[in-house]
Amino acid sequence: MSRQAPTLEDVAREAGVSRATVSRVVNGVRNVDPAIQDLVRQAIARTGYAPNRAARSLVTRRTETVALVVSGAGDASEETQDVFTARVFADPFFGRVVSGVVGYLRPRSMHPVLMFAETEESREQVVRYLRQGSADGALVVSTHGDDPLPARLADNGLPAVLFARPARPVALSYVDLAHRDGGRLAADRLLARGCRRTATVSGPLAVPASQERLDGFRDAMARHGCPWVPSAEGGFTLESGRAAITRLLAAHPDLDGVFAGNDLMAQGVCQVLAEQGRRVPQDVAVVGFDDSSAAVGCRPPLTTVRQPVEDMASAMAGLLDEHIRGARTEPTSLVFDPELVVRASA
Amino acid sequence: MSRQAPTLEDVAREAGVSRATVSRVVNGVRNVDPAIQDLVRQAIARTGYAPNRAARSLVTRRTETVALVVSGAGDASEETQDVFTARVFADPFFGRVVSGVVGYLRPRSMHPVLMFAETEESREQVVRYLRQGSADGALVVSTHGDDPLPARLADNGLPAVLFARPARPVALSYVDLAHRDGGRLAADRLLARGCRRTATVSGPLAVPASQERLDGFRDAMARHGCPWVPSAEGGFTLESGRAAITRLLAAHPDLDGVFAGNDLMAQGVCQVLAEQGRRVPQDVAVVGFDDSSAAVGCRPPLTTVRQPVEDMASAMAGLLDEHIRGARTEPTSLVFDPELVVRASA
DNA sequence: CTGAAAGCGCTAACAG
DNA sequence: CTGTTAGCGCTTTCAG
Repeated sequence: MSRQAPTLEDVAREAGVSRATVSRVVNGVRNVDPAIQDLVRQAIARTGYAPNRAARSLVTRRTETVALVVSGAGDASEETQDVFTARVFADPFFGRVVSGVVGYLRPRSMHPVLMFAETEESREQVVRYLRQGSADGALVVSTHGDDPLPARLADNGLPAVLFARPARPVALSYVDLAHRDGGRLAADRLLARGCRRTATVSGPLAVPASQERLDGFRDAMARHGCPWVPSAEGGFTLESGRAAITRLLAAHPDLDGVFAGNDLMAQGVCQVLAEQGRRVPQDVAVVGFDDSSAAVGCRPPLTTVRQPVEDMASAMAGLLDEHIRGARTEPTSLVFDPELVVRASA
Repeated sequence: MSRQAPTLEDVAREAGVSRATVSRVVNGVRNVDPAIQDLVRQAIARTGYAPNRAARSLVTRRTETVALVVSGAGDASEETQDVFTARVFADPFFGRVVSGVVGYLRPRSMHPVLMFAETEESREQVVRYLRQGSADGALVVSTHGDDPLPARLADNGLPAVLFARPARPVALSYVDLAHRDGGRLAADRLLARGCRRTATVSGPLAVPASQERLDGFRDAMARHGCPWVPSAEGGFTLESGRAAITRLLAAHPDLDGVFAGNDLMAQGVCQVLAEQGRRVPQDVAVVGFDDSSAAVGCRPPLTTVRQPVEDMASAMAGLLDEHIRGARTEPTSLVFDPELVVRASA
């Protein structure tokens, strides 16, 4: 199909200058005579030159690539990779992370390599990938609280930034949300509506964020005279939301308000409520969390606690970039504020 | 933080052999004395050696990386990249593609770089990326029929495989579904239920797949005495499904069956139907397309035409791999068969 | 079966 | 401001 790709050498010959000069104009280094710059640019256009990334990386020690890894805590046996991947993308949350990350990376001509790490084997693969210099650093989104990957990355001195604070401290930067405040926002809304017999469908309690949302909710309720809030643990999936509310309803038939740990579970809650003939929000008010596309797709549309995921993801990429460039050396945390978005469900 | 990373040289010295020998054992080339192999392996372990990817790529001219590009036909102005990205991931369909692709790639230690190409600028970026040798080839999933990217890739002689046949012929391999058969499957189901006043909510007609699904459906209906099937065009989103069925219902209040171009739109259809007091499937039966997670999340769960997306995506990656390795030179098409999955909606 | 040597294409001192 | 010169770390003939 194609002749050998042209190299710097070819362009240099074509323009009648040295390789170094061509390299300078390609990399936008000043100190090059405008006339010669033009000459070189023409030669580049004529030859259709494209700089070889591997050669450049070899000397710059940069790939302009970062690993975007979705990481679980699972053993190989727990579930197959297919199931894991499917679950990850079933939650609109992850799409927003990608969107934010790409929003930061792309204008800088950087690119994300998608990796999944839910088994020991795949965690090794991620570490190896980075140690080989295939990517300059890692952005990691954990689905479990006790994900061993962050520590592994830190131990290897690999640049990495986490989405959400890890369950046990690690010397890595992270972005996170003030989850407790989010729980409070949900409680305030339900209280304002007059709900007093509320319950929550929490996310996995092993995930710090789930626990904090729950704590924030309970604190606020307690402060208003509701000392005890029954709760059922879910797994952030629609199905688990359905199961949790079903249990809750059986034990507490007089519920008048539900706070779900994410929108997907809130959607499941709304479904079951409707199936059992309860009107939302008249009979039972429902508040979700995230403000993902599920919140809008749900009937009724969900009142929910918005997590500025795109901004957080973008900031995460920015932090990593700074670590890579050496512009930042100490681990840092960036905590964002949640916001109540009122729709129809509460 | 870290001492300079060890190189082949270091390992060689440590093991008392030459670089070439170390390279051989690292790459699993035989013709190396087992005893020496052991020696080298120990040296590798001791030094913590990890081969430098850039250096290797420079000589092998392979990166073991492929671009996974989601491509639209938009102009820069049409919509922002954020919106595009969000829309892409809002459809569970894309998650399945990723799952299938990763399923093929990972066991082979290959990795996908995620790219979005909905503007001219970003299309250029994709081509440049590949021409620089940053990735060995591209897997492209187009959201529009008249996506200019495939032709651009073919013109540059870059290895690429498409998900779905492009609107206008291009000399690239692709995987696809027998969409017409899928439409027929949906019609057969509706007919078997006794529906005679059916309508369809199609995908964008600029996408060949949408048109074919519609054609297949209409053909089958016509063959059973229903010559005319009203149709409203949607955009594969839940919202567009809602809008389309609303129009349809206004014009044809006596509908008894709906075929939607994908599950997300079918979900919108079910919502509106419920809101208007029509029971699914008793009053109106609904058949979706894809068998994505939306089909299960929908109330009632959707009867739908299953597209084996993971298998297709995996096959797509396989084709690309063959093209890259030179094991396949001619463009090839792989067409998969759809399958009816019966749930509650029809 | 192993070692020596020649690059892969590029950047970055260092001279001029 | 431009050219010369070393490599970056690895694979791969080609000898031995």
